[in-house]
Amino acid sequence: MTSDLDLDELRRNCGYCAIHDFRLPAGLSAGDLQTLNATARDMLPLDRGQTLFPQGRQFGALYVVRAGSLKTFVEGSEGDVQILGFHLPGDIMGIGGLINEHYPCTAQALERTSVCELRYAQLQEVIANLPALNHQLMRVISGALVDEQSHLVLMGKQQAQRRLAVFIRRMSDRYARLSRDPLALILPMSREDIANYLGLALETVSRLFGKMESAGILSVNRKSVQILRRDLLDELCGGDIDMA
Amino acid sequence: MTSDLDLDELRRNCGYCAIHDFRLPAGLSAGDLQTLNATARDMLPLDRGQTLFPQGRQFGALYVVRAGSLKTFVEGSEGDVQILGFHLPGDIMGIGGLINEHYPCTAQALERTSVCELRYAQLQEVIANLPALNHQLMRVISGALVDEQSHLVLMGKQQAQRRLAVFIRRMSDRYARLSRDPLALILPMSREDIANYLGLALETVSRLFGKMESAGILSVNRKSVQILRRDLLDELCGGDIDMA
DNA sequence: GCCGGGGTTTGACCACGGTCAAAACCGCGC
DNA sequence: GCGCGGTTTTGACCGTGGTCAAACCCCGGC
Repeated sequence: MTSDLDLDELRRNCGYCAIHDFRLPAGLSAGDLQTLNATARDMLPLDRGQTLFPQGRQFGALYVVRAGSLKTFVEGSEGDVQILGFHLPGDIMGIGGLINEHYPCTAQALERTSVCELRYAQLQEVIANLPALNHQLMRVISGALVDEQSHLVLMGKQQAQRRLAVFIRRMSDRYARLSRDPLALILPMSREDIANYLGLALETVSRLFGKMESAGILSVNRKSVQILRRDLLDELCGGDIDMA
Repeated sequence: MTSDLDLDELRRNCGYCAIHDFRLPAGLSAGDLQTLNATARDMLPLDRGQTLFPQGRQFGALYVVRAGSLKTFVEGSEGDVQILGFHLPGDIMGIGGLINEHYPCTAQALERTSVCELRYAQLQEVIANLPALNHQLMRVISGALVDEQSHLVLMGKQQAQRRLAVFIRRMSDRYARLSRDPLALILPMSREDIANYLGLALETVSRLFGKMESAGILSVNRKSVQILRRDLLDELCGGDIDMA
């Protein structure tokens, strides 16, 4: 478990980000990392329900999740909500704010969560002198774009069951990358959140969880989801177009 | 019509891109533009149906649409297709390829189309010395991300009619930005493409076009769509969450 | 002009998943 | 331990939009 290492060190060290967050395969030197460290700022932890930044606020920084999780969503004028994504440790947030100087969505903590702030003005200066970091940042943003696209594929014409199956599989894969047990998920979001994210009704999600449980694929208990038959889960996902 | 201006000049000049493609509000100097020009390469025009780059090909360049239009789509293992977007003059393509060195989707011309190629290796060098361009590129990518997200909102829980209405309105807005008549659209893609893009059946799209025509909102004739009552169209779009 | 074929329109039917409603479950505070 | 509130589950019904099928239309080639 990475979180069992020197925690204090990790908290202040962008090396952790360099590996996990930016998915960087050793592109930066130790010196580069130190420079990057100087621009990163830890923030007070957020409690469940607190917003990191609200839709419409003036853009100022990117954020990297340290621990916990968040959701991002947009709110329409009629109070309707669409969840865009869930963000686990290592994910970068706020990129959408670059285009027109305002965050296009709200980011809200799903549990007690701590993030690291990268003020964009400072980041720009650092980047100007670190082409490697610049390229990495581009790659991360590109990755976010591709993630959105594969979600879009899911929302296109896929059946409800496949949507949920793919969702669970992706969560499992993300857990694996965080060196958590990929077969024992603790989903930090509610059924309603999952349903909204997948473009389904929450009743449908609930029913499908039940169905997959009685099929012996999962063992579901509120937020805890055990994957019992990964093979059957993969089968449900079918020829899932996964570009990530 | 922009295409009636000095064509030869436009073809070789990134100033055009700087304004339209990168949506750049005067961030680059004349000298910067000249440097950028050096990295840009025109390509032989593509005929309808030809692919600019296929899903899975080694990443090497970004592309900017000069004239014509393309669609990007992903293909699943079972032959199923999901269209991700339509690309008009000024749009940048291929960003998704950055993350893992392969294009995650296919780009195919919808009509006779010419694009401009920006080899990424060269672009990186240029960018390293032009922070302004670097920032612009980031903004463009961020914009692409936000565009994806608003499409995602549409695919979430919006009714079929609203999806089509929003689609038409967005096309109209893009036409306006290209200084084309925003009320007389010539849609380069088929009904099937529109349906797939919106997550609907092509019959549904056809029916909805008919419905909006008899409601006096549109005048539809194959690929030609006239917007007769923009106000009613906006009404159908409702409290559309548009972040672009 | 006539024929052929792809794209489009129209119609009838049906299923997936949404909606409404009620019950059950669980955690939490008292 | 008990009772309350929010979340989740389960059930019955229904509507939007998908599916299948046929007709139609427009454009191109011969």
